[in-house]
Amino acid sequence: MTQQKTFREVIADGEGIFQPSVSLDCVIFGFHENELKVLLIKAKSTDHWALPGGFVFKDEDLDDAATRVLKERTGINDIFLQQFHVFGSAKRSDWNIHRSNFKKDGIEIGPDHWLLKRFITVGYYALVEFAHVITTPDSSSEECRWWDINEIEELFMDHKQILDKALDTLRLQLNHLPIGYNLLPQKFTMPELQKLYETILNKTLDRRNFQRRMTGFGILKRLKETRKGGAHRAPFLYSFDMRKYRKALKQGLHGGW
Amino acid sequence: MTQQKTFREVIADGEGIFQPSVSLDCVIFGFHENELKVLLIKAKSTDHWALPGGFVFKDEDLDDAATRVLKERTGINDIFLQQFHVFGSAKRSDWNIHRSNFKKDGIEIGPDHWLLKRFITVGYYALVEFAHVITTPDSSSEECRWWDINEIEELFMDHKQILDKALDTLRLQLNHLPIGYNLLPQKFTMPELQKLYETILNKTLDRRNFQRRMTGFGILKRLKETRKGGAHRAPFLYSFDMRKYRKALKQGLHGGW
DNA sequence: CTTCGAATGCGTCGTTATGACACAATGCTA
DNA sequence: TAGCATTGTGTCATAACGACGCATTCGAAG
Repeated sequence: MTQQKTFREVIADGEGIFQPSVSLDCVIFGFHENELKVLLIKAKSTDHWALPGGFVFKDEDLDDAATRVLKERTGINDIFLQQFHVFGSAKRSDWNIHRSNFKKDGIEIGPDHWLLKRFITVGYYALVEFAHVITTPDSSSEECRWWDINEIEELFMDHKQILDKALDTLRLQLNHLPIGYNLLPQKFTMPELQKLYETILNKTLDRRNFQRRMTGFGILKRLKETRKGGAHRAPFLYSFDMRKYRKALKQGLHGGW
Repeated sequence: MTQQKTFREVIADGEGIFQPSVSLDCVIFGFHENELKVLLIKAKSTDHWALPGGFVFKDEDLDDAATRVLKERTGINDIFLQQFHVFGSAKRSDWNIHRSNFKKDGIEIGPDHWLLKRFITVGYYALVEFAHVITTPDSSSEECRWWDINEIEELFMDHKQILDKALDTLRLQLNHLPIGYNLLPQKFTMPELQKLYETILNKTLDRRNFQRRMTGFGILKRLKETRKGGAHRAPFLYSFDMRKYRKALKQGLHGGW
């Protein structure tokens, strides 16, 4: 799927190699400069940006397909990736947009083409470390870049709804999972972690209570280093204690904000 | 789908009327005699019981299909019904069992039959009031009855995994949703409500703390009646305050056990 | 009719979690 | 070296929570 030719082959052959009716879309979250970002793609000739998605090979597990799509777009594997909802409205697709897009792209597809059939899509959301990602459009005809969560207004088909649902899920999970690990670099400061939570929850939190709570979970290791360079008191660096972190992942964190 | 003839037609015609690749299975919970129950079905000639499931009509929303299946089996609509997970393993089906089942049933299906293709199934779970349910097998060749959660050991294909996942989800949701409404009759006692929670969570709770918490949510109305007849002090009857109940559904309940 | 057992209604107490806030320490800059 | 912004740490009142005591009320046994 890395070259135009392969892309065309896939378009022609999809019915033979993919599981029919089923697609998946990934909401890939990153965190950069105190902003929550989402990775979006765009076909050259299309007006709207879209979530990176794909189809499932006939002998491929659904989760593996999601992992594959993620790897294709970010170069990363082995990260937090989780299905969160299935979107199965009968009218969620917009065939006309599809066709005209391909036409602009120089590909003609007939009215019975498999891409124009109805698809039920499984939404996955991923948490990735922004700096580790190499954004990779899946063919020369596409762009691929990070968007600030708040910039996004309209997306391809029902992708905005999918994104919103992913955000809701993320916020719910925040109270049960120690989410920082996949979104932050290995070493980070407490204020950085707090900014992450504040950004996701879209509200400000008390600095001291946040610290008390976070350290109370017992999943953080405070390093002896500090982050110098800021014009103020140097904050300690932290990293996750992976043993306790995994334990917490299973049991879930208590309480809520 | 109520007569054998229609059933055979569906088997023959499925590819034309159903969305390919996609199925759904319902985990229908009920509560009776202080036990958590699940509604299961069985083809006459099959060894294993299964979750009631179905397929999605080509122009039917996924959620509507789930509602339809539920209605077919329980006679109830307008109840708590929620998707909780998609099961998309490539090898989750067992073609041989399928074929031999139909053979025993007097229906021959070829090796390329649509029913033998790979399906990705969406798991739904429902909470229904036990007494309101009229168990309805979907064709004369099937049984349909309630099972105690703890009796169930092995099910058709991966249905046991689906059931377990539904139970996990139910337990998680218990802390966020006032779940009693759909599982209990309109009027119920506090001990009954407590038994429901204890059964789902599979642990005993303190009587007095439970009452304090439940009433603290402010979603219960205590009636002036009591339930006489038990050989002890008559407990008050309660019912849900629907206005506050719906409000709580949106906001979620705080804390956890 | 009285007594008894068992379950329910209601309240207390100590511990812990939570939200709000004060003050000292630190690192850069002027 | 003084000043300022930010971080580290602690306090205090309040609310939530778990464990438990005691009186009340129902049916049943005598």
